Amino acid sequence: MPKPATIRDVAAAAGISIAVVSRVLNDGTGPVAPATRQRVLKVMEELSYRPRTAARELKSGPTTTLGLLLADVTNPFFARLADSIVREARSRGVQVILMTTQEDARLEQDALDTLAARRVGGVIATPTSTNAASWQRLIELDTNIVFVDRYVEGVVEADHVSIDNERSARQATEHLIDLGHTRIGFISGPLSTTTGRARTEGHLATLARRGVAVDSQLLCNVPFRGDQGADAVGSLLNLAEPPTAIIVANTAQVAASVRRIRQSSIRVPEDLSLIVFDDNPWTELFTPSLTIMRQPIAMMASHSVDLALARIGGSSEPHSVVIEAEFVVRSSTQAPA
Amino acid sequence: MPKPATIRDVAAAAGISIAVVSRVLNDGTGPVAPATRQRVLKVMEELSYRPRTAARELKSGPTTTLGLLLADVTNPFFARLADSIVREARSRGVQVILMTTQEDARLEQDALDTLAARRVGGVIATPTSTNAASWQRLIELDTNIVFVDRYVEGVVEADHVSIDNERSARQATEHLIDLGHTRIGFISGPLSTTTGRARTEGHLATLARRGVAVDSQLLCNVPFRGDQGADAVGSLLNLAEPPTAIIVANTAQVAASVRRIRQSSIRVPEDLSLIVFDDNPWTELFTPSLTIMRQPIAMMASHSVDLALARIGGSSEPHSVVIEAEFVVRSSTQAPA
DNA sequence: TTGTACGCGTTATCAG
DNA sequence: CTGATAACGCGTACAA
Repeated sequence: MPKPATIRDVAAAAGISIAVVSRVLNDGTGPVAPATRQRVLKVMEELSYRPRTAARELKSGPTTTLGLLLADVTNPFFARLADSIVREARSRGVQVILMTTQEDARLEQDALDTLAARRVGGVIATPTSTNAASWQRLIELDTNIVFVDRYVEGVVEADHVSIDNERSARQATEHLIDLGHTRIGFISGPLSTTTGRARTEGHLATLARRGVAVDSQLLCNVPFRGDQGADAVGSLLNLAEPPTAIIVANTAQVAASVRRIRQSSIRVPEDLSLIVFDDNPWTELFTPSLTIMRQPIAMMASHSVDLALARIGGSSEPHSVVIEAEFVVRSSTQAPA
Repeated sequence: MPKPATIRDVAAAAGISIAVVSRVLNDGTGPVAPATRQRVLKVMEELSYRPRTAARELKSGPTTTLGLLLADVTNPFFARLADSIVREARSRGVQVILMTTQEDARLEQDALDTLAARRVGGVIATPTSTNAASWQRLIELDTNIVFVDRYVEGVVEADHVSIDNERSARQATEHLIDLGHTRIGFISGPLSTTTGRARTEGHLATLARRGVAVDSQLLCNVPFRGDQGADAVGSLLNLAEPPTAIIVANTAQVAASVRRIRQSSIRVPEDLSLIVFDDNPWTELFTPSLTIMRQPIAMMASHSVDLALARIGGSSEPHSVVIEAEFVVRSSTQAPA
């Protein structure tokens, strides 16, 4: 139970000044006699000395630590994003503090305060849409922000990385129209989110361009959390004139939606074609294997980390990176009966 | 670009001393005139002042921050564990720093150093088995350790939370023997891990007790990372006398294993019964729905956080919490043909 | 190489 | 009681 050693303990034990110890710690800072260096290293080992990050940060201001603020690690898309980002950051010697918001604006608030208090160098986030003011404050604290997937309008100085949401929805819709579908159910996230809106717009624009009538009953905006994807599917299937195809453009609701379809007697793809925005092992294992829109996660991660680190110190213009999603046609789509 | 305000800035702007500001910050520390308090709060707001965590920690030693060191967020089991732990911790006002090891001892080393440098109050981890010394050093730094799922033998002062691995394997094996199976393929993690070993032992013990011959060809120990679960399944199916049932007791390899089975012409459960250690939405969506061994994640999370926080400050005896897993019989198991 | 001021919030000690 | 002063914790960096 000897309390942890400090730099002064090390200096004393090695019979030299703390300045030298400090130099051994961050070598390159100044000259140290090889013999001395060895001795210091040995002493540090014996005392199992670890410099405290708190003390370092206190001196050196904004850290190279990154905050990662995700809506939900349970969603495999975010989980894989987290994995990639952590890996990417670590390979550059940067630590990541991960926090989750559960899509809750209050929790996001708290997290932002924490991040601000820690003076992290940057924050990579999938934001809810209601805390613009908090984001601004973070920016004023010299933190640079990278929004991934979604973004908050009005936070102008933030970077942004995402797939081309509008285009991806367009592509999915076109695929179905090409097959001959005209009644297409569309399940997206809330219109208050940029992704929900962009995807819905892409879908509607395509319908219009291809001369397919829009039936607002076929458009479902459901929250990310919860199981409302199932309810949406239920309503679609119970319509007097049900859709012959469904696009689930809300990644978080894919599992619930698919489960609901499976519980019904509807056959995929004979009675119903299905496209989901989700890149997950199980979409391939499902019977039939699902046609999906895949987000290139590793690429998004690497760009995000790039941006978050690039602007630490030298603040430049905000960047926006748009990546193409990959449309993978498998067995869940075919021409309507 | 005015650099972030400090406590002294606030004091100056409010026309008082920093001591008072500090008291307003952590109220209860000392008396402050209500009028003064209001003024201070207002000034803090205007300057968008945030006390720096680094400075606070420097003074107060070991933090209430928890480190969470997981093997792989991409594995849904760990992802959900992370989610639960973060939620649980947050509800007690504790922050969580998440790091991942990718099952790599070197990365784990680094992470442990980082955590040591940050003087986190506790670490919850699913360890690899090779860094006993590093764990010891962390403990000497007054960090308390909670191993979840797996643990490291030889690190005596650490707490431990897990399901009863031996029993869960026994239960799965017994279910199959009861159905009439005698050739059972068993895919587990490396024998160097406590979970891999305990589950294998449970399996073997049950075979012995029920008088079923052991065929070492039916026992596969595969790593957690990678896709070797598929290879293992391949070998099992290609045996001269293939198994009539398979237990995948390696959560990380479930998806790969199932995919491999699906690619073959083998029918489940007619030709092959299947039990997987995995609690995941898709196991229910699969055709047929899979019989699973479910780990009660929320409970494990809550116990872990409890233990990690309980011993902060007052170090007591190490605890070991064993939770019963839940065996869910669905449609992927039946009597052999 | 060494001595030492510095960064910033906390808290014990003191004065009003 | 309210508010002020100063020392402290620990690593960094510059002047000596």
